[in-house]
Amino acid sequence: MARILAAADGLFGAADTAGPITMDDIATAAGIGKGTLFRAFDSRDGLLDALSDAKFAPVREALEGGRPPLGSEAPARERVVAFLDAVLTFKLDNRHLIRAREVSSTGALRTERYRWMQDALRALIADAMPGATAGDAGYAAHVLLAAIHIDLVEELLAGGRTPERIRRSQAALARAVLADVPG
Amino acid sequence: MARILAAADGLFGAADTAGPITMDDIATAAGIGKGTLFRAFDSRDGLLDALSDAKFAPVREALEGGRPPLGSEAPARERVVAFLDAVLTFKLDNRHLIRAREVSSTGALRTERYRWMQDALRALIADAMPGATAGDAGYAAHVLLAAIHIDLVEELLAGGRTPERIRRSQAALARAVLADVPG
DNA sequence: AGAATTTCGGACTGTGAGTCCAGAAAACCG
DNA sequence: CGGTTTTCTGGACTCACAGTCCGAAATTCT
Repeated sequence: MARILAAADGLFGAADTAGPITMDDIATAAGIGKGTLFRAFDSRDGLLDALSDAKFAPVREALEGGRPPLGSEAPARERVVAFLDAVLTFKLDNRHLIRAREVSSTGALRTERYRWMQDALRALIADAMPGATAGDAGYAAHVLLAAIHIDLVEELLAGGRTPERIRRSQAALARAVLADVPG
Repeated sequence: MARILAAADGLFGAADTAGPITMDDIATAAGIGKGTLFRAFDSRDGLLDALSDAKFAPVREALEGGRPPLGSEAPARERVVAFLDAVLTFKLDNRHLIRAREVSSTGALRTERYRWMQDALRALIADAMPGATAGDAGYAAHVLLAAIHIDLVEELLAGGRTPERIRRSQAALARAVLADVPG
């Protein structure tokens, strides 16, 4: 099963010129049949989720493990910025995979991972801004995540912006939104 | 051809419980064959674009026609807010259609309409914030549009927020971002 | 070894976008 | 008007891809 994920990872990693990656492609690359593939992961979404969850794990752990700048010792406001930067970097590093998943059937915002990110971010924001209501913090979390939606990231890249510049803009945006929320 | 659009509009308008709307559905509803449908609009995307452009026309005209609050006589900052509110309202009123289009193949940000909106908004923001660089204004435009992405709007609705509340939150966000851009 | 059970993989099905072409309708000509 | 050419129509067909099924192969049990 790790072999399947590795094969899929290889395909998505090298996905530049290639068209969309099908389940048959992955089965072939992993040297197994389609039936086996679908038994291991119930659906295409299931496979993509498993793969990207594996690659996302470091971010989760950094937040939960508690080492600064993501960990709980850093100032709350900077934790928000650091978290968003970590997620954005993850997306920049895995965009073919992320895009494949977000294009897919069930809306990306109903994903387990989106819920987790939104909730984590909401909590961080609430922490940073004691004056904000729960609804405000939740909304701010949604909006800041929307600002790093894969479609937008790819559009910015296509427009010639460097990843570093995107990260800087995004950090500035986060600080601006945070500055306002408590009002 | 107007008849086809009307039929499609009816389907999307009543699309609540129904599953996805296929091209065959639309052909049947319009009382024509599939070939004719594809000759009139080259592709599914073409049809959806034509339909939603028709419904979006009032917004375009309000901006270009120049009546306040969208028109050029209002203060620039409020024009930004009014424009975003108009687009958001349009999306709220046509979400099944918009969703069908954004789920579709080619990324929604490469759409003619997205380009138009982003450009119009960039210009309005540049107008409102003489201190901002072109890049900053463009980025702010992207971000404010991302905040009214259909997926997010539907998620907020599903979370129990009323359309009015979403519009208020969004207006507040726009003002917050505008307050910051010139820095 | 031989029976029972689990797992494998590729042939098969279902669905929906997009194509094709035989015939209907229309336009043109004498 | 009758015939001929051109244009238009619509439904049968193709194609790609996710997901299912079942006979064969492997594994475990006795």
